[in-house]
Amino acid sequence: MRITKQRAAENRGRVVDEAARLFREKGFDGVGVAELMAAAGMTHGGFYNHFGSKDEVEAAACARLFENSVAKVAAIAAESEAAARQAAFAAYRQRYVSAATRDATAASCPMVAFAGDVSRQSQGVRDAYAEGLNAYLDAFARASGAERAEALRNFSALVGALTLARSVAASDPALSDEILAAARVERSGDAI
Amino acid sequence: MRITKQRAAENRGRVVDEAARLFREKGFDGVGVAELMAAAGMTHGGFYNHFGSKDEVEAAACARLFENSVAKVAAIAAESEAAARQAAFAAYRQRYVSAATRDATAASCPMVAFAGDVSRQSQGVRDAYAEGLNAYLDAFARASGAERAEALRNFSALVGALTLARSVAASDPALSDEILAAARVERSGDAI
DNA sequence: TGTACATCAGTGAACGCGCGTTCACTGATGTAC
DNA sequence: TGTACATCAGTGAACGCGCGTTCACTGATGTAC
Repeated sequence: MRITKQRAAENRGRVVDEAARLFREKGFDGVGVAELMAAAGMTHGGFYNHFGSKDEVEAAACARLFENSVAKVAAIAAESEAAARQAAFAAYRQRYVSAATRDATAASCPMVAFAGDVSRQSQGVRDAYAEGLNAYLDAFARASGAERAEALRNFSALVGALTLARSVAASDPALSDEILAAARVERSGDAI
Repeated sequence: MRITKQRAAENRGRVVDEAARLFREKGFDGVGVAELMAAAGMTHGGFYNHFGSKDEVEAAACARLFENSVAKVAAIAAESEAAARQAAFAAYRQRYVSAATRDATAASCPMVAFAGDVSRQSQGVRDAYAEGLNAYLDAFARASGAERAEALRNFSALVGALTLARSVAASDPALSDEILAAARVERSGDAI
């Protein structure tokens, strides 16, 4: 049962969307092709009409997520009034290391969700990640208004805190909260 | 062919050692029971004489690695002379975010190596990780000489920098180096 | 515009493979006498 | 101390399962006339 080209394109888009959601939640190896296709409302056989391999959808999902994250931070950087930009960046930073962000693994940013796994994935995924991170860090530095090295330090601190907080969230919620609370404090060296 | 109890205990220890090395390098799901036993010089069938499941050896490897990491930092904290302790801690910190540490994945610390995967593993692994991280952070705070919140911020920054640097090491070595270099700078707020 | 046919997105069974785990077996060790 | 037997660490074949991938098939769409 052939379908319209437009419908087929929509189906492909839905697979990438679901992949982006599921990979963040369960990791690349934690989601199979069949589960991916079922989440998009199809059966697994048609997967290879859209992608050459599972690696390809991983890279596509990674790229799409970075686009979203970059757009969000770029919007802050594009704010013309310095005071408004600083406030928006501070709010972004606070939200990044909040309990809500920690617990929403299916909606989290690719920088943290994939950082640990990406070096063991195919080159296509690694390249998509590196390109995305590069674009994100550029936008983050502009949004923060700080020197690049300071921005890298600042972002690394956020990533480390969120990663550690997630790693112990189930077994030691108090420690997890403590790590996030410490990361929310803005240090004297911060320029935001 | 039964062997002596001492030899059997040695064999078990060797499996945990190899597990600790291989899991750090390839991740929990990247190393099979057969590969583990082969690395320890045995065949896979005997694995269940020592462990009830693969989860058990994961937890054991995680616990052992944390013991090592905690001991290393505790030794710095135990230094009686303040100047010597500060110098030792600064050196530890610099080494932590060095290119050599980034590239030595098989010898890296459990805090970073397992942080991304641990929340998807069994409860035994998660508990071993949380307990280990708790002990490590206590020792790290004492070694740093800073307030606990400041120590958590400091350590989160190191973890984030090393995690990000590893994630792009293959595809974008320049960005990877830049992230580490930024993390090596000691900020005005640091108390070490 | 209508007709005839080729295309191809989606289906579902099947494939090969590697994994964690089980099991019958071996034979040196540990133990009871 | 010596002998007989039970124990059990290690072996390697086998199991069941889920995975990524392939393939013959379906039938509505797209296209050529």
